[in-house]
Amino acid sequence: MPLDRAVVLKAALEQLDEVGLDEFSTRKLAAALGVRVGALYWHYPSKQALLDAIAEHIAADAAAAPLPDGDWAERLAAIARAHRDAMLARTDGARVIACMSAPGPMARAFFERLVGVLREAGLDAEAAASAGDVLTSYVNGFTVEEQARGLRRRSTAERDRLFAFGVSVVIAGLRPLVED
Amino acid sequence: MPLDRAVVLKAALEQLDEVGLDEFSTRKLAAALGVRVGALYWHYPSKQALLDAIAEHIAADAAAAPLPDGDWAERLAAIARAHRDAMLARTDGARVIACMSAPGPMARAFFERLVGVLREAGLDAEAAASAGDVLTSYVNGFTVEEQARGLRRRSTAERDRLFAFGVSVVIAGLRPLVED
DNA sequence: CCCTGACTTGAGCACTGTTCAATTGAACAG
DNA sequence: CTGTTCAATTGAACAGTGCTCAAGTCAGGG
Repeated sequence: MPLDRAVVLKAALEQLDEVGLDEFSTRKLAAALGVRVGALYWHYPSKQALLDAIAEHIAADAAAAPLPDGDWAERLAAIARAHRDAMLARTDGARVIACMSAPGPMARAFFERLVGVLREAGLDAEAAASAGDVLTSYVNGFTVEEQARGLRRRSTAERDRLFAFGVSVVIAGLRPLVED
Repeated sequence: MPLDRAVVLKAALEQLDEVGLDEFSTRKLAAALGVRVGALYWHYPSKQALLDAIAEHIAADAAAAPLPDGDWAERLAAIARAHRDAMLARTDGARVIACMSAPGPMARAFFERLVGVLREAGLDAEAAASAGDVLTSYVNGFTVEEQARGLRRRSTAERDRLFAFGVSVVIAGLRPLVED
């Protein structure tokens, strides 16, 4: 039974969860698959391509979370939560997202959904893109920090509260644009 | 003339600027200093310690920028700009900050100054710390993205405008907390 | 039966961070 | 001038890393 991109990706996700980004290596991944390194390079051209595929997988998780009913602010908050949760679900997930070489289709779909909510709220295309960028930048910055260093300093509940606070601040800052 | 921590750090900053974080290696750094690798490990216990020292240097730059006169919002915006500028001033500076193992004295001093502005604006200690975290998370998230991928997508002027917009959104979101 | 082409191996290249016994060289004590 | 001390450096090695590619394997179609 030969390898294919999907089983390599699945094993890569498992290896990332187990050892973290710093210890993630193509050789360990090959060993976990019972195969030599060279075989991986038939399916993915580089380690970075593999990490990009992982980033896409995380983006897909973030984009797959259901959009709740409610006004634009509630929807935005739900998207921000899904974004953070998807990154926190994998070891060093936020850093993988931050270090990906280019956003793939899933990452763009995620962002499009976010922009869609803002456009429905009444923003024009440019304003919605800018506003979406503010929220995603905040979520990425918060979660990279949280995952890299925040594991010990505070409890999960405290981090959740701090994140919810930050999201509410960004949304409050966007409110005047929506209610023009 | 033997090495010391300061000259190693200076050479490390130059090497980072030249080759970027991915190509930054202790051996190249040693070669640039006309020395063997082992000598570096007398002054710094690890490559990560060296990168942490670089992060501290960047934090010091950010903390050294003058605080303008003006209300709390203007001061916060100035701090955010100084934060971004200090990271943009070195190749991959934002990623170095994002990947540092723990904030050092300069990073804490920078954050303390930010918190100080918020406290003077009337927030209590906890609210000021939370608000400061929102702003720094946004700046980090924005700048990591900008430096990793945004160099070609938009002009510098457009990125500056987008950043200024994001800062104004975060500050607008904090305004209700200040004017309680 | 042989050929084609997707897939895998094995070996190897040019690196990486890190360690450490042995060596240098300058400052200081007698 | 010795002798000692000790911070600083070297040289060599260890145990990895990402990546490449000629050679081999093997299932399916002509």
